[in-house]
Order: sequence, then C-alpha cells, then structure tokens
Amino acid sequence: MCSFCGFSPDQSSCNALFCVLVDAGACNAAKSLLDCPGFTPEPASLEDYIQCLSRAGMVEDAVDMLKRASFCPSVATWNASILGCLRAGRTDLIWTLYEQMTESGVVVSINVETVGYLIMAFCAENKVLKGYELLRELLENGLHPDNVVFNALIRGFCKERQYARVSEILHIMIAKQCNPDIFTYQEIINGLLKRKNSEGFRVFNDLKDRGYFPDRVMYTTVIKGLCEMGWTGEARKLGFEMIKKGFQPNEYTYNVMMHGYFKIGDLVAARKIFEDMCGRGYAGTTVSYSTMISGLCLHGKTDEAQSLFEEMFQKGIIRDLITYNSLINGLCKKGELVKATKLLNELLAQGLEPSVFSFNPLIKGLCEEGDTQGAIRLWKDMCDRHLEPTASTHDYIITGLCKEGNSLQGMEWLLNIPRWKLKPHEQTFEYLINSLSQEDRLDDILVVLDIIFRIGYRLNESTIHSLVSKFCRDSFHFPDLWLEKILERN
DNA sequence: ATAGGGTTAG
Repeated sequence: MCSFCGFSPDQSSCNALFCVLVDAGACNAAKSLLDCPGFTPEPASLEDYIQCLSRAGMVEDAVDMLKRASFCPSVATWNASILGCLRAGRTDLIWTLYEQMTESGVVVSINVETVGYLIMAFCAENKVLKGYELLRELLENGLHPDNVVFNALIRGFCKERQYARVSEILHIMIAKQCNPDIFTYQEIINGLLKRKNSEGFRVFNDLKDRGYFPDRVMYTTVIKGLCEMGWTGEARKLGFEMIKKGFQPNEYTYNVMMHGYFKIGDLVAARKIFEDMCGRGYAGTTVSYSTMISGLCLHGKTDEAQSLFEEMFQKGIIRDLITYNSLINGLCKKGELVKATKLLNELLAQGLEPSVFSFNPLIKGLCEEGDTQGAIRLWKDMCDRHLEPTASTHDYIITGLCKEGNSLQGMEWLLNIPRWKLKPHEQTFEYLINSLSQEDRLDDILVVLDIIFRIGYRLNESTIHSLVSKFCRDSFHFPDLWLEKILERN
C-alpha cells in the first residue's frame, strides 16, 4: 500500500499522478509517491522531476536522483540541476555534477550554457581567473556565453581590483556583440565605487553621455558610492538630477543620503532627510531608524539616539540586531557600560542571535575601564556562542592586561592566539614589549620579539633604544642575530 | 539578478 495515496494503484495511474504533481511543481508530494512499492516512473517524467527539484532549491535531492539514475539524463536536466546548485550557493555539488556529466559522455566544453554556469561557479568561489580561463576556451571554440556570465566575471575582477581584466572583458563583450547592459555597468560602477575608486563615477558619467538611462537603483548606487568617498556635494547634485529625471527618491535613496550626511558630520542635513522621509511615509522602518541611531552615536548624540530607540518601541517598529549593536556601540564609546550591558541582555532576551559587534564594544570598554577580567568573561561567553573574535578583540584584552600590570598574562594571551588567526595590531606588541620591559621580564621579551619578527612587524625607534640599553645594562645575552634583525628592519 | 543600517583607529 502506498503511504501517499492510501491504496495500491497500478503503474500507469501512479505515473499519471506523478506527472501531474511534477507539472504542478509539487516536489514533496511527487517525492513521497516515489516510495510507492513497485512504482518506477518513466525516465522522461523522472527528468522533469529532477528539474522540478532543482528549481525548488531541493538540490541535494536532485543530485541524489542524478547519481542513482539508470538512464542517461539530457543536457537540459544537467543544466537545470547545476543552475539550482548555483542559486543555492552549493558550488561544491556543481563539481560532482560536472564530473558525472563528463563520465556520462556529454561534451561539456561545447555546451555554452553549462560552461557559463561553471564560470559563474568559479566566480562564486572567488576563483575568477579559473572562470576566465573557461571563457577563453569557449571563445576559442567560437562560442560566447550570456551577458549574465560576463557580468559575473566583471564583478569578480572588480572585487580583486583587476581593472585591466575588467576592461578586457568589456572589449570581448563588444567584439562579440554582447552589448554591455545596465547590469554590466552596475557591476563596474558598484565594483569601483565600493572600493573608493573615483573611476566608477567617470564610467557613470560616460555612460550617461552615451545615451544610457540610469534607473533609480543605479542612481542610488552611485549616490552611495559618492557618499562613501566623501563626495557628498556631488551626491546631493545627483539626487536632484534624479528627481528632475522623474525618479522619486525611495527609502533606499534617502537612507544612503542620510548616511552620507552623518559621515561628513552634517547632523542638521541628516535629520532633515529623516523628516522628509517621515513625510513620505518611508521613515518608519528598522533600517532608517538604525541609520539615525548609529549616525547620532557616531557624533556623541547618545541621548537622542536612545530616545529614537524608545520611539521605535512605542511605534511598534522592530528593533533588530543592527539596531541594538548600533546603540550598544554608541553607549560604550561614551563609557556607559552599564546601560550597554543592559541592552546586550535585552537583545539576548528578545531571542536575537548576537554577533561579534554586540560584544566587541563592551569588551573594549571593560578593558579601558580596568576590568579586563570582566572583559575576558564576556570573551568566553562570545566564544561559547561560536562567535569568532576579531583581531581587535585580542588587542583590547592584551593591552588591558598590560595596563593592569599583568603583562605576563598578556603574553600568554598572545601565545594562545592560533597561528592561522588574524594578527594583533602592531601597537599592541609595542605595548606588550614595554610592559614586559618595565617588569624586567627579559626572557619573555625575547619570545615576543620572535613573534614580531615572524609576522614581519617593525619596532618603534624609542622602543628599540630602551630595549637595547636595558639588555646591555642587565648584561643579558642579547642574541646577535636578533640585534641584526632589529637593525635591518628599522 | 539589480539599492539601505552595525567593524578598527586615526
């Protein structure tokens, strides 16, 4: 008997039902029908089923079906599965699929769609160069992929700041008559502006001169980039231009501008935008409030930020992790650690999952206040939640320990940072060396110096002077090799 | 497919 339909249907009814379910995109129902004893769907409907699974994001099931397939799947089915994996971010599965596909006798290299997906998979794994090599192979075979694939490569090369490659791809696109579209330009402008490269703005203006019409998203993107580069004036002009072209700024645009004004410290203008947003009904969102709160905190207006935080509660606007983190950070900067701790507890009580940014400001504050042991307790709490401390977290604690005369513990902390993890700040080492030196821990200094050299840091001149004189005064054997290293590096 | 808020230390 079938657990799905409750009776034992014959093979052909099962098949008909299976087809209907697959057509309707009801993957789960179709899946349970497969458990029907003795039911073997026809290859054609199985292929449809695999494609259906892939589209629905059930990629593991799709890959599993392909693995067990007793028939030879069509290229369309392979492609659908690969695309599904790409969308689900499971590039790992793509490589197994690719292998199987080759084994089953498909000549992948001449299949533009498949190769395109593989290129995008490489890009998603930050192996853009490998994707580029595949592109070259395609071109050698007289083929070229879709714009989407070119755009992915451009995005990848922008990320790697390989701008020569970016322009090379643009030229290939034009040569192959795949005219760069609005998305292509968006990748370039985004890719450049995100990296604070003014070239992005030039490309944008060039694009307008050539008759492309930027849309609202594009305007917002460029305005954001300009704000990040500190070109708030240009950003404002662009805002007006956008309105003149008939695009009303929406909550994204407003938010980006607000952020920009906070960045240059123009609180009046930022508040004005917030009011304008209110007037248009855009301001009542978690994001707009968070922007206000973080911006106000950035300029020490913690009280105003706190009242906005309260206002959110009264208006029933959800306060999310970023809202909490913004205010926690602001309060800590002002030394209001008790309030900040209360907020952290509130965040946890709300069932929100904290992030490193929830803990870091508090750890920093506690260390500065002289309660490094309290900071270490928080650090442990953070690690118990499987949050990875940042390099600066270590900096706060090591410096804090040194300040409290615990330079030995500071050194132990340093030694406990796993090798492969982020390295502490150069200044932290300086601090540690000076503290150890004050406590006459010459052996320990040698240990720390060894780490400094291995990382490739250099020491401050005054630190070197005091170290050398200290070692000489105490007629301590200072290894010649290290003396050489110090001198050679400074 | 496309856009927004939390990161150091100066």
